[in-house]
Amino acid sequence: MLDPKLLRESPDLVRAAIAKKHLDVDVEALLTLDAAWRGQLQQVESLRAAQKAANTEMAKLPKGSPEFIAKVQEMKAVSTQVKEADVVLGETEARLKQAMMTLPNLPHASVPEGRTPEDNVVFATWGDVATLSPHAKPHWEIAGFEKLFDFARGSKVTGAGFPFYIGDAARIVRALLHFFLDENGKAGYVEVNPPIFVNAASATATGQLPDKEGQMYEAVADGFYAVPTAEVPLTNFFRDEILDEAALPVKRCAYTPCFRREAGSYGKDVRGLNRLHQFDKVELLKWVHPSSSYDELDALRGDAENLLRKLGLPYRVLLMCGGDLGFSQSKKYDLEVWSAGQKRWLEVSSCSNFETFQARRAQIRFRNADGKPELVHTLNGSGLAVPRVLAALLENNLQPDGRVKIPAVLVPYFGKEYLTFA
RNA sequence: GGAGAGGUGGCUGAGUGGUCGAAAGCAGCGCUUUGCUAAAGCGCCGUAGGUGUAACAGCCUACCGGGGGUUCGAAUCCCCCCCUCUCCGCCA
Repeated sequence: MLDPKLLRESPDLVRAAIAKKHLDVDVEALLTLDAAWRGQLQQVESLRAAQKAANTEMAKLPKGSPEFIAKVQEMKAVSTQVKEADVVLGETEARLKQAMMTLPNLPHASVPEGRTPEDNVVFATWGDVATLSPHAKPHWEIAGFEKLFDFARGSKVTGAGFPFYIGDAARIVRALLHFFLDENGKAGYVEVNPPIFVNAASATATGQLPDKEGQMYEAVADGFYAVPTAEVPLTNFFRDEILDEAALPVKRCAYTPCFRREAGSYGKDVRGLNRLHQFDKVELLKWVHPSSSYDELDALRGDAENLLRKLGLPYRVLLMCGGDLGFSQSKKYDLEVWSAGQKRWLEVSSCSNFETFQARRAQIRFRNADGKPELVHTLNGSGLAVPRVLAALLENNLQPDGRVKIPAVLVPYFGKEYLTFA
């Protein structure tokens, strides 16, 4: 959510942001609605002031006196008026709030212009794609794949997109998670093991609600949502709190399974490990001082990149253009790993600065030098998502004999040098 | 899941249907006293929205777990929900 004052005082900034993100929002209607709301608010408040004044007066009068009774009669009318005006105000306020929610976050000046994914800027690349295994094939075509990654039984037991990982597959998942958490810990992120169900208030603060409820699995009886990412419980940890300025930046990471309904996905995107309804991911999160949030974003991206480098997986960094930026982000980098078998880039991390957009919804603040509460900037990024990293690992490191060579850094976690499908 | 007791400012903790945004204490900040520290005295000290200002100030309104209701008027009375604690039940 944007600062209402920003809309009021600099509507042109908001218009420019909407244009850069190639969205369509009626700013004029919003300004009109805002003006109406303020008018109604003042009306209600002046009626309330009258009530309060009368109240003070009546407290001094003898209870049953004629003056008292007269005053009660008089204030009955005001009471009715307040209630009526308050209903109108409440309706306007609800409409205004809903309309405000349609305003996207302002993109940062460094975000490139552009409309589609083709307009994203390749910011950096690492590793040599050409020298990878000539034996590479899509991971789902590797002999024995279906024994270790049992999609059929996953479908029987739960449904499509909920595979079983068996033997070496389960071990490599665990090794990757363990490796990610250890490395992130070394980089200064405190490990957290959060709830994997959240309530509606939390899902609203991070932007899953309203409108995106269809993307989450819901435990209806309890009003809980299965987390689509650890970002949700992690960010909400400090919801409605005021942090110490000296404590910033706060850096945390968490592993959770992530649950996504992914309605509407199809084709090659969903083959094998490319897109699942349940997958494992380690998320990085930072709460930072507004003055340093872009430096912190670069550092966060660097932390995620470092994981891919240590695994020896070639990747590129995309700087997302205005049109491909998320609604709530000011700036975003995607990390895409090269998948030698599919011959395509797979997104394994998305590192974003939300500035105050999430913090305003979640009311996460710090006390500044003047002693006044001020919104923090929140950043997050994957560090990393397991299935696609694993897909690239299986494909890029496939040996002529059908085994997969495990990167040296993972061997201590995995326990042996090759993953076998036999 | 059942029974009971609670939820008030950063913390502890008073609070009668009206003069309560809320006593008191602690913590914090400022000043005074003091050789320093400690101590004492005095003052300040919640958040949000609106209005206002060059910016402060000021003014108005809301907020006593959340949401409804009763009333001229609700922290206080009624209803629903959430959370915490104790006991019982169940259980990794």
